[in-house]
Amino acid sequence: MADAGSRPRLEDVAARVGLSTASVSLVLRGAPGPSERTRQRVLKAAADLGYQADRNASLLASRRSRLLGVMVDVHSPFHADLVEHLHTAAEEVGYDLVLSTQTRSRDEHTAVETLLAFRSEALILLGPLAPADTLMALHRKAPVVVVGRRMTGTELDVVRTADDDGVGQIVDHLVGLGHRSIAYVDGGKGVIATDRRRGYRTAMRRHGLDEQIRVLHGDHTEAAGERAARQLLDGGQLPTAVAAFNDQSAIGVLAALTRAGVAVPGAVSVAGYDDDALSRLSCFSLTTVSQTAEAQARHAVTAAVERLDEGRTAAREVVLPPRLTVRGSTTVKSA
Amino acid sequence: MADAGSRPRLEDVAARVGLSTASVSLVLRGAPGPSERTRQRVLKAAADLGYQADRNASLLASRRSRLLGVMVDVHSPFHADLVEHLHTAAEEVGYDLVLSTQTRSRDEHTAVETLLAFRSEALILLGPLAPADTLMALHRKAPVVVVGRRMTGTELDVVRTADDDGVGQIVDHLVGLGHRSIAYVDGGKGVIATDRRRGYRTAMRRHGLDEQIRVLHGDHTEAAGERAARQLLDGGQLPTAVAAFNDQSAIGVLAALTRAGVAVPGAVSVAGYDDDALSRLSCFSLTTVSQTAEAQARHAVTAAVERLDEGRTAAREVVLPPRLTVRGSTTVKSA
DNA sequence: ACCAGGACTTAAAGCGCTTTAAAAAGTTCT
DNA sequence: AGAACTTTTTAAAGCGCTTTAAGTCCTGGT
Repeated sequence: MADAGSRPRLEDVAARVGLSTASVSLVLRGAPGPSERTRQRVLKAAADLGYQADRNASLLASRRSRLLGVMVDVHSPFHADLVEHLHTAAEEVGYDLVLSTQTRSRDEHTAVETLLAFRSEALILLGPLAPADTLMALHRKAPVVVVGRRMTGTELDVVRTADDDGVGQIVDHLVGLGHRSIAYVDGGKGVIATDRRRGYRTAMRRHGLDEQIRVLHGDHTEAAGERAARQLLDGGQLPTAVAAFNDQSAIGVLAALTRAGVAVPGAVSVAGYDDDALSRLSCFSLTTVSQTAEAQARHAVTAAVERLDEGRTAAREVVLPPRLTVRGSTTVKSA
Repeated sequence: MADAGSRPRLEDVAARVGLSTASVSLVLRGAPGPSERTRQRVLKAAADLGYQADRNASLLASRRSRLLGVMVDVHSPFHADLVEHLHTAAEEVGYDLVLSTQTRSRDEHTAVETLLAFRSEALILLGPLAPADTLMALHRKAPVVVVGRRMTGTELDVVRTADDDGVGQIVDHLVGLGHRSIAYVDGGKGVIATDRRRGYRTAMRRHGLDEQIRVLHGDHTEAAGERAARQLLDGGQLPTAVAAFNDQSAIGVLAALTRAGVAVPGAVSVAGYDDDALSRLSCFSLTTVSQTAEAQARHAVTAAVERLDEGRTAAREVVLPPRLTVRGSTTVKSA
C-alpha cells in the first residue's frame, strides 16, 4: 500500500544533506553551479531516500513542460510502431511523451483536449481525421505535426510517406519479375487511396502497360479484397499479379484465390501495402511496402522541436520514400 | 503557433466576472457553494475565454491526482482493447489514465517510473513480466493491480480470466460436436500455458477421453502451430480436432493442414484462444475464446478505486470466466 | 591588509490551481 | 429592528518544484 505522506520531497533531500532546496534542484537536474562535493552528497541522499521528482510540480514551476502530446489510435499496429520510435526520438532530445488514445467512445477532440490539459507543448497527431480548419485552430494553441496524412494548403507540419511512390515500387518489382497483366484493388475514396491509385496508374504507364491498367473497386478491408478476387475469377481472364491498397485487402485477395484453387504465388502474385503484422505471418508471407515508422517518428519529433526550440514558424512537409519489402507472395511470372 | 502567454488562467476568468478565483474554481469543478447566478456567469466567461484548467496545477494543488497509471505493451492488440475499456471505466468514476508503454527500448521499470513521476495514485499493469517481489516493492509506493497474469502469494490485486476453464469450454464445444480425438498444441512454460494445458487435460478426463489426451509441444507462435501440425500429419493418424494455446498457434496449425490438403473444418476442426484480431479474419474465421477485455478493465479500475477511495487493504483476486466464441473453424465431426 | 572577481549557495517569489477558515450578505423570526 | 442563522464569497496559505537576484566564501593581486 502507498503510505500517503511518505513520498519524499525535494525538501526532505535538502534537509538530509543540510542544503537548500535550490541546490538540490540544481544538482538533480544536472544544472551547472553546484560543486562536485555537493553534487555527490545530494545524489547519494536522493538515492537513499528513493527520491523521485514530481513531474507536475516540476512542469508547473518551470514555464516549460517538455511534453509532446501524441494522439494515437490504439488499435493500429502501425501506430504502435510509431509510438515506440517516438519515445526514443523524444527522449534523445529531452522531451517526454503523453499519449492519448482515440477510441470509439473517445473522439479526437477529447483526446486532444486531454493532451492540452497536460500542457503538451506540441501535438503529434497520428492519422488525424479532423478537417483541416479544425487542425489549424488547434495549431494556434500548440504547434501541430500531422503524421501519415497528406494535407494541402495548411500551415501545419506534415510527415508522411510517398504513397504513389510505394505502389510504384510494387509495380516495378512485379514488372521486374516478368509480369505485365497487373491488376490493382483500390482503397476507396480518401487521400491515401487516391495517391496509391495514382501511383499504380503512373507506374503502369511508365512501363508502357497502359493497356493492362485494371483498377478494381475496393476499400481497406479483407472483404473488399475477396470481392475483387471473385470478380477477377468470374471475369475469365486472371491477371498474373494483383497489387492491393493495403495488406488486409491483399489477404482477402490471397485467400479468395487460394480457395478457388489458384496458386499464390504460383499462378498469381499478390502484393499488399503497409507491412503490418499480418503480412509477416508465414502463412501469408506477403510482399508489401513498409512505411518506415522509425523515420517518420524521428521527423515528427524533429519538426516539433524545431518549432519549439528553434523558432521555426514556416510549415514543413516531409515526404519519405516507402520501402519495398519482398516476401513470398510474389514470384516470377510463370510461363 | 502557440501564443506563449495566451493561455487563459483561472485568474483571467475571475477578473472577467469580477469574482475571486476561489469562486471560479468552485464553479468549474461543480463543487457546491456558488449561487446559480454566479455559476452561469462563470461558465459563460470560461467558455468565452476558452478556458481550460491546467491539470498539473490542479493536481498539484489538490493533494490527489485522480490518475491511474497504466503500463501497456503497445504492440498487443489485446492490450489495446483493454486500454479502451479502462478509459471508459476510469472516466465513469472520475479518474483519468496516464499510459506508459513498454517497448524493446523501454523496459517495465522505466515505464513504471514514468507512471509514478506523473503521480499516478495506483498502477494497473497489463501482463507485467517482473517477478513478484519487484511488484510487491512497487505496491508499497502505490497500489498495484495486475491484469492477466496469475500471481500467488502476494498481496497484490489480480484480475484475470480462468484459462483452464477457457480451454475446458473449447473441449466441451468440440466434444459436443462429436469429436473425441482432440489434440492440444501447448504454449510452452509460463503460468498461462500451464493453466491452459491443465484445462485441456481436465476437460478431456471429464468427458472420459483420457485415452485421447495428446499434448503437442509448442509455444505462442504461428511457427509452433505449423510444426505441431506437421508432426500430426507425419504421425499417420490425424485427430479430428485440434485446440491450440492461442490464436497465432492455431493459425499455424490451420495453415499447415490446409497446405497439406486437409480440409478445415471439413476433416479437422481447429480452435484457438484469445479472440485476437487475427481470429476474426474471414479467411481464418477461427473458433476461439474471448478474454472479455471490458470486464477485466472494469474490475481492474474497481480494484484500484476500492484501494484508493474505500480503504480496502486486503488483496483481492478476480477470476473471470472466459467466453467461447464459435466461428467457422470448428464443425461437427465428419462421419 | 584590502578589494575585485570567481565559485557556490540560498532566500524568496512564483507556476496555476485547491482549500479552508472566516468575512460578507441574505433570510427568517421574534 | 436585532438576534440567529444560512447561504455566498473570498483572503490567504499552500501543493512541490524552478529560478533569479542576492548573498557568502575564497582566491589572488596590489
